Amino acid sequence: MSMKHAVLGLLDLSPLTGYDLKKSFDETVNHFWSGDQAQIYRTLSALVNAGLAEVEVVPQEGRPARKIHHITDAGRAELDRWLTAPAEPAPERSEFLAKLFFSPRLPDDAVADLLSQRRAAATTAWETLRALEAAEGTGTTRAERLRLSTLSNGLAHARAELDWLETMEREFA
Amino acid sequence: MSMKHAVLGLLDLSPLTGYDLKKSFDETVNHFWSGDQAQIYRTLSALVNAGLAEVEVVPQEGRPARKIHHITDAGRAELDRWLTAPAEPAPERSEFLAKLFFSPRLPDDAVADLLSQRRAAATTAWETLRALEAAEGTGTTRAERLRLSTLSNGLAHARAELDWLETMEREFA
DNA sequence: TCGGACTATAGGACCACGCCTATATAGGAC
DNA sequence: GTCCTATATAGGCGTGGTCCTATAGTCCGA
Repeated sequence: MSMKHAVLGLLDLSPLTGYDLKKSFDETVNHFWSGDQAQIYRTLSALVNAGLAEVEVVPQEGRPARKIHHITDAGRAELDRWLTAPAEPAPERSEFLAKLFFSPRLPDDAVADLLSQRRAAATTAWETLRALEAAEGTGTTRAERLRLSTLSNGLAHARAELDWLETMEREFA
Repeated sequence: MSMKHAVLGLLDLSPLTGYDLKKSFDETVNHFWSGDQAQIYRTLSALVNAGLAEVEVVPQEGRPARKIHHITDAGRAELDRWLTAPAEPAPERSEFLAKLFFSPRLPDDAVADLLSQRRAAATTAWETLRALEAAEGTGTTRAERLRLSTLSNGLAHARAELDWLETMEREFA
């Protein structure tokens, strides 16, 4: 699991509460990582437990205190260890390809449906990434350009999927 | 979860034991689905429990009896239901993109390492799929061609990844 | 002859993760 | 006036999935 590391990475950019983190996940890194709110809070307390983060409690009126989490030196060390560690092999899993593999037992028009559904999903994904890219601009610093490249990666794959779908629809539709 | 459905799909192609299924997962559908041995056996007994599969016990000498699992009519119905159901949204998760996003805190050569590691992995993936495709041939029936298209999908994405990496290495290496 | 791979099953423990719920207040929409 | 959203936390429950272990015989190569 690298949920822990995703949180550490975000805490390294700036100190955050669990609530802030959930927003960061949804708004900033949603195109390649996501996290349930409950799991984010659990990960945070695990990080504090392990000495990788520290809590600063800021009381508020009328609502629970903000628990601002700061990354520690140990946390930064662990983050760097992860960043430079060789990628652990992640098994591929695609529900769509599984359906496609077993689709021969379906009538032809059902296969066509499967493909057109996939096309709709891929198109939406492409447009979402496009909009994000347009909102972010080109990026001036090296850091910004590296972060933006996660978007261009997603776009490249969405493009590849759409192209592949076109040849598929020509052959099977 | 569609582990259940992946197993049903394979059982629909031919009756199998848990052991056979594990081999099918590793050899046939590994490029888009994988399964732990323990989980396969648990899934099988769940399917039998739910009436979606039936067991035929074939005793053997010197080793445990083969428990050959046959898909039932109810199983085929469930398989069809899944195949035609709209795709449930699967959140994207990429450890590599996460690392890339947080890589700005690393020295430049470490970022280059990250990219070249990824290049190696993508190249291997591409070659593996290529070899599989070469071993399978072009496919004569519609069913064969549909199954083979899961390979061409993988190849398209591997190609896209390699192309993207090339522009990345030109910009950041 | 000894160790390892193959055939075949299955239980136990643990973990990551997702859904649902609870609590408490403020402010805006309808 | 009521309902929804935002702010902020956290526990509980269930499940899908991985790893490790146990059993037990055969067959093959070093």
